[in-house]
Amino acid sequence: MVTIKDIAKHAGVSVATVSYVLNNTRYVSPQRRERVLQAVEELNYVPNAVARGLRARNTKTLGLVLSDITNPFFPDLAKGCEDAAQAAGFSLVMLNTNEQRERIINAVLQIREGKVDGLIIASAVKQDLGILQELVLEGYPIVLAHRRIQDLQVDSVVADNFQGVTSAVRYFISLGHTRIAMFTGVDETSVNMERKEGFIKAMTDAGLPIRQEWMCNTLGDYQLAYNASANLMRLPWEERPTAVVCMNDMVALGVMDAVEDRGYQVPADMAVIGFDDLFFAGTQRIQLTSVRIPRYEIGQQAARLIIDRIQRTKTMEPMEIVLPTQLVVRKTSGDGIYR
Amino acid sequence: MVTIKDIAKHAGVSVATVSYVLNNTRYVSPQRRERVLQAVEELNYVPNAVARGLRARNTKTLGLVLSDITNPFFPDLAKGCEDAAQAAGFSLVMLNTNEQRERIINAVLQIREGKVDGLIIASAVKQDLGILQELVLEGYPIVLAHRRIQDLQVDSVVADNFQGVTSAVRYFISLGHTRIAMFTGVDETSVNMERKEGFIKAMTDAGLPIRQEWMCNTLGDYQLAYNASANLMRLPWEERPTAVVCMNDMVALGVMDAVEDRGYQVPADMAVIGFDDLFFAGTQRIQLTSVRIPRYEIGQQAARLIIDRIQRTKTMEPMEIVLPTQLVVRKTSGDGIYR
DNA sequence: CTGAAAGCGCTAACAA
DNA sequence: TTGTTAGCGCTTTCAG
Repeated sequence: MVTIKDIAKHAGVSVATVSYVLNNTRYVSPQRRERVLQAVEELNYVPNAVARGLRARNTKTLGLVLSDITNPFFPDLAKGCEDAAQAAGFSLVMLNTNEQRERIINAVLQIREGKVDGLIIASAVKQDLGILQELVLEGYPIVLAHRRIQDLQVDSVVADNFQGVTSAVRYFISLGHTRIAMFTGVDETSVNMERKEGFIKAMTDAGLPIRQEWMCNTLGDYQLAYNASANLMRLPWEERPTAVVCMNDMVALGVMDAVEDRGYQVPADMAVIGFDDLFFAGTQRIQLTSVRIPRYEIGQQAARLIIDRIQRTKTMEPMEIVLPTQLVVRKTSGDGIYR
Repeated sequence: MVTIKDIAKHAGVSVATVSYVLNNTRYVSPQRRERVLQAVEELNYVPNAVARGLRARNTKTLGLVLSDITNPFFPDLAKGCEDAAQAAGFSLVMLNTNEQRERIINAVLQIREGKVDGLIIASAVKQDLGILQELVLEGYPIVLAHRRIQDLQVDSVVADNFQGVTSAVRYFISLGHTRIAMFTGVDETSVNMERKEGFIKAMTDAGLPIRQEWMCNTLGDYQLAYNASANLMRLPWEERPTAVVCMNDMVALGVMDAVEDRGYQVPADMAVIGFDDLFFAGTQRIQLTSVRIPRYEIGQQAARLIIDRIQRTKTMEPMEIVLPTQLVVRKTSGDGIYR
């Protein structure tokens, strides 16, 4: 391994000078500068980031904590983070928690060990409050992405879930629906809460009843949604909703498959709106109406925010960025009520 | 920040002793050990990984270089890497190249800077040969995952693409097809080459002709596949293939959509087999027959291999791990020829 | 304008 | 059985 010493020797200058030309951090005479640059070139020298990091007490690395990169929601968010990080000269380490407590503890350890300068947390659940609170109090840079936590004073970047679900409900209502169901997701997340509450609010505002048996908890899972939907379709028509707002596109797909497997039609017998607008929602044979979440932007802004926070010396108030959602209308929401 | 010195002082021992108990690297009397542990507890001490890394000349971090985490092929592979890395106490940094030269150069820089101990490269194309060759010669640990590069003497973990495409072609033949097309992908990759060559071999072995106009290059893209497929469907029946092997499931979806948009049926008018077996392939309304690639295992084995290589002192011959594929038969491949 | 040297936090060789 | 200390590669203060 070639070090700064080798360069100094080879160029006939001190290590200080080498460092100064490399970092452009004080004047060095053209001749010496040239000699240094040439030595760097000849010996193919690259400064060691670890040594640098030890001095500078940073690593130019961010940690992205998510539950599961395999969940199609996250890759876009991760990419947003990575692009923003890269643009600022930061690397991004990926930390899947698989929703396991042990894994989130390990993630948090990374910042204490100094392996990362900040943490972007996209998997926050209520239970993490304590562990994160501690981190925040100790002054570690943290930002919550996508999911936030009540009572945690910290930067966050989230989608406007309230607006998103409201637009879905209103759209159904504009089509003439009055019996609208909601298939909810993982209970402990802010995302689920906000969408659920938004649903209830929108329904109530429109003077429409909330039927408990139409509020199905699917944990965001295709199969559970399939089952719940199949159950719903067994009810007589008057007992069934005519439309359903789904926690995500997987759930929506589960509903659609169950409806059609029981011989009914989407949207005629059951209109469906999903959430997230994943790739497949736009394909010819799915054509799922869905509330688009700006996943990439969430990741990007979160990374920018935390980098800003890391580089800024004085502290500032935690800020909350809320990004707009958009209802993307396709076929599964239908043109109106059919009977 | 609390350092080893603080612990030493607080426990009334030397820093060496602290280090020794923390790493269990030489005998320390029970009393002193206890005092140290207690100090660690009280001051909430966590050893600094950067300082450690500087000494040890490693970072316990792996770099995963891929073209685009947003491509649904990669998240599983990434997760396999992460799980294996985590199990061995390594972190994983994600490096999206977006197929840009500048980005791969940056990725390679990471290892030279000492930010990562090894690189798992899942985005290798022919053009990278030079840059990677150099790295290998300098002795940096590298493993190729999914895609390999000809003439590069280095560990690799890939799927048996040859076997995969052969099973697809044979299956079509067993169903009575003789006019079989192939929709290929990105030219520069080993994956594409192997599947293409495998296709040609399997067809030739069966005495079936290869029609150049049925070998469509789609770059693995849904839309391009859609267009190419639409063109094919404009031909009179005798000029059309009755079945098509697709480079990946996106391409297969594009074909299916185009076929049906032109008023034809899958599999009756066109039987389809995809590659990768992504999530949506298994859903009710897609039911795509597809060649499953063990994505998670590829990532997992690649990470294990490189960790092994990093930790082993003496060098060993580069090894190549080839994992089996599996044809998952669903609806789109049909039961046989229909007219 | 340039260099010597301290020191970032840790490990481990050497000494006692 | 334990402590002292050099040194990992780099930046930056201090002195010249």
